[in-house]
Amino acid sequence: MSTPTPALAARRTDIPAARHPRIGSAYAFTGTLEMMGAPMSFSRNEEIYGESEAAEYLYKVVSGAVRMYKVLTDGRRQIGAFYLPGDMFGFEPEDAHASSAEAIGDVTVLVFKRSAVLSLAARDSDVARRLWEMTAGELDRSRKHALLLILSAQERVASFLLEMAARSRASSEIELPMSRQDIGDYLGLTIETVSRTLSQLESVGAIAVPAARRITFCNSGTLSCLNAC
Amino acid sequence: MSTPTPALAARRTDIPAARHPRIGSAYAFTGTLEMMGAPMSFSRNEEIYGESEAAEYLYKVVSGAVRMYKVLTDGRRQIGAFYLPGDMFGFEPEDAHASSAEAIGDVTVLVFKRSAVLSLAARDSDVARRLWEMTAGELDRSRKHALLLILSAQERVASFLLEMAARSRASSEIELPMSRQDIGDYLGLTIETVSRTLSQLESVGAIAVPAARRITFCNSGTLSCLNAC
DNA sequence: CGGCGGCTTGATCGGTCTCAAGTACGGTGG
DNA sequence: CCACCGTACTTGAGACCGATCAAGCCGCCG
Repeated sequence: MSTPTPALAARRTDIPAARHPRIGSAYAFTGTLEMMGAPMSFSRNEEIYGESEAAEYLYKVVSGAVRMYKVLTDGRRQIGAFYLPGDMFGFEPEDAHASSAEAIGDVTVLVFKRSAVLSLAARDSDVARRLWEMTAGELDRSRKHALLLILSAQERVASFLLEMAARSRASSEIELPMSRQDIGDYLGLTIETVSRTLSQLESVGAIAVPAARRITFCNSGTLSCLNAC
Repeated sequence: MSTPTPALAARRTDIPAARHPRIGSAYAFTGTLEMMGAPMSFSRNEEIYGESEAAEYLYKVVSGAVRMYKVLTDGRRQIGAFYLPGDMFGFEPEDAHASSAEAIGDVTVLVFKRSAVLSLAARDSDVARRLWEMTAGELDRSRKHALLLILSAQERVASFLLEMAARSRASSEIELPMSRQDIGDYLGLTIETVSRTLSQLESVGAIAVPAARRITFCNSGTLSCLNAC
């Protein structure tokens, strides 16, 4: 926990501790954190942090989307999660990141010093509880993700679309921030299979794809039927 | 959080709160918890808790092994984790379990009242921290599990064996508590593929299988080479 | 207009599943 | 101690799904 990530070192804005002299336990976690957060921007495909780097910061997405991933020794990549506006990420049990994170497009995040959050949590049980709940929420999402990976290609893509729709609170149409390659690496499929499956769902009348990254839900029940979870 | 699970209701031993009148923050988490834990036994294939049941307890395995799983609408089962002696399980972000847990063989666990642990955590930041660390550890394992699921059958089985070896601290030979079906449902493979892959690893000289549930590591480097993580 | 990156579509290959027998093992009863 | 039985495991043959290899298409930006 001594050296900041290259990306952060290059663009870290100053986070004066003096600006937050004493944080009472009366503050809710999010409120408190947002006081401490420093805005930071990353451009398309820029690394936010890298695997095995010191985990000095926690992040909250303001705008754009982030992919969290690991690369295997043979070059295969698995995306473990996408983070959208409002999501927090960077939680790690250890002091070092177990994965890497990159900006999918241009991204703005709020950055929080991990040590400050941890020491705050040691004093404020509400903060500690929120920290725990967020980690538990990540655990829940990770387990749902693992469930996806044993399904058929059609089921994986359908579940993915439903998940994205649920997270973007736009019920009838979604705008995907990520490429087919990203989707494939998240679902454990090749881009060809992702593309073919989308075409197939379109031909069945479940969705429409007016633009490559824009999906319209025609018959919302159809997709749900494909969701075996 | 009002009705206990059937299994628990049937066999719950009394957990007198009076035995733990006041728990000072000087105690370490495990020590404190073990004071509160009531031993309980389950027999082979018996349910410990069920999906969507109230999460009233946390558990620590004393002896035997536990499978945590979900069943999809079409009957497929995914095992999310195995818990071995020393492991704790039953953490849930929500008040209801998102999965089911069963005894693989005969099992003894220690049971902790979730509400007691939570209120203790609200007072004792050490306990809160341990709770968070354990959840983060589960998150880590869940992500490793998701990584497994994008590998080839051979890689999955090899990684599984290495994981089990690491957890049982017996380096050269392991005794598997679970069936081939359990292994298959954990790895996202059929029992036939698991069996075939083990035979294949044996014929290559990486392992020996003196009994179906006993695996000997002949050339420990061979398996590690297959581990692409 | 040309070029490039991202996406789609097609043809073939291979790995895993499925279906179907066989075999080994552990437990039980004689 | 042995014979029997049921469960778990292994092994084989064929089908199927998704990967791979290879073009072609679309949209965007210079």
